[in-house]
Amino acid sequence: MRIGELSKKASISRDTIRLYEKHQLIVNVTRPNEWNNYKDYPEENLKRLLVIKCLKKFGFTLKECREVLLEMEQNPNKDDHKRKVAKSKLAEIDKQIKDLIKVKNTLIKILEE
Amino acid sequence: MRIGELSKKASISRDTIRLYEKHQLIVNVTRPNEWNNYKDYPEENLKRLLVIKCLKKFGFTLKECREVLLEMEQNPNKDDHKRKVAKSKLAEIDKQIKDLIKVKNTLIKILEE
DNA sequence: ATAGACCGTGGACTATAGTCAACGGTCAAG
DNA sequence: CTTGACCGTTGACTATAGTCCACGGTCTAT
Repeated sequence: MRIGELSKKASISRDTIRLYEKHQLIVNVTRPNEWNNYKDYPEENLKRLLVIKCLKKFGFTLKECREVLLEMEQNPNKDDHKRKVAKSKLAEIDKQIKDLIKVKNTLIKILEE
Repeated sequence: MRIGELSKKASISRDTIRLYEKHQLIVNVTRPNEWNNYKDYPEENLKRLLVIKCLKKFGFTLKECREVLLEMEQNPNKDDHKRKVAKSKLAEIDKQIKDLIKVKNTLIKILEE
């Protein structure tokens, strides 16, 4: 898939995708043709972009997004250590959810005052 | 309370507090003494800083934080319109929680693969 | 073959958030 | 009255994230 298609499907600008690529959030990019230097972005990058979009809503930096994506890549191989890392990230997300619920409850209390 | 005390209590640097003040996230600051120009930061600002710290974890910008704080200020007066605004913010937070739960579930699935 | 849509690269530019250093003033302990 | 810990202001500086533009090359339909 070329960048234009990827951009449309993910609703993320070409420039931003290229920025992400620069920061290694987009991977396995090739230039399959000898006669031009157009890049090919494998399908997996669409999934990656959607994950990034989701994570960014919660203030994840690009660096943090890259780490999460790296864990996602590495996890399927069942390496125990890596699984632990992913689990601790999960615990973090759980904590974030709990904190957010606290914010929510604070807002509710204020509304009920 | 002076900025040093506020800084220690909130664990936020003086510089950052002054930045927040500039952006009107810190309010009702006075200079109670004629003989110096030291500022006094009322107690309420400590609460504000803790709210800001919490909101920032979820990627709220300073502008968004200011809006939430404004709603918190305005809400106790039971104005229906303002209550609606606060409620829509609540809905937003609810959505964020749901999205975060999705991220969590995605991570869990990956872990289970 | 040419117009319009696409592509890659590089650099400039913006906004946001925060830090840092320098300056001079204030305060309290000794 | 001096020293060290504060205080306020200003402006420079950094990092992050994203946008925009100009350049020249490529592709496709006409």
